[in-house]
Amino acid sequence: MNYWLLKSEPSSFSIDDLARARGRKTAWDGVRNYQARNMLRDEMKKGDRAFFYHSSCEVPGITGIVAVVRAGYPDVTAFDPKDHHFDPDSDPHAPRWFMVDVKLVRKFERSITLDELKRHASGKLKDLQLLQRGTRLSVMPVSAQSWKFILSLA
DNA sequence: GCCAACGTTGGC
DNA sequence: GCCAACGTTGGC
Repeated sequence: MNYWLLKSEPSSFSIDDLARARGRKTAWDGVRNYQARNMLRDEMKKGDRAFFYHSSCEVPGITGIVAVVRAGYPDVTAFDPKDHHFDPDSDPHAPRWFMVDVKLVRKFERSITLDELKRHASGKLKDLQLLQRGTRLSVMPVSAQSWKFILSLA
């Protein structure tokens, strides 16, 4: 089993939105970055776990855990001209963008803030991409060690 | 293939 | 709202 971190802006989709969703599940759509796409398409497997991270908000941080319940499949929002993430160059016969389905496993009592994570940037969380310079990916792998340590902060 | 211009991300 | 860092686009 592999571990991941998924970013979402709570103003567009928060962990509470996920908690309210039918079956506490959602399709993780709208990712339009090739590196992230590759992970969604090729590497994320059913049963993998991911931290749910709130970005671009008052207090950025990890707010809970989700499970991958369906591995990568074509992101249909790319084919919908009315969708915000529409991509006219994505061919339905050779889809360019992919998504996975995730299900809420646990919402933390309090969010583990970016501030708090940063305090371990040169220690236990040395390998956490989130803390590395210039990392803007909305999907990133998390090592088993970092996963375990972050859980101990929750 | 280079690179300038532009767009996006995301913390602050 | 600012800006650093990065990705993408398109002319050449």
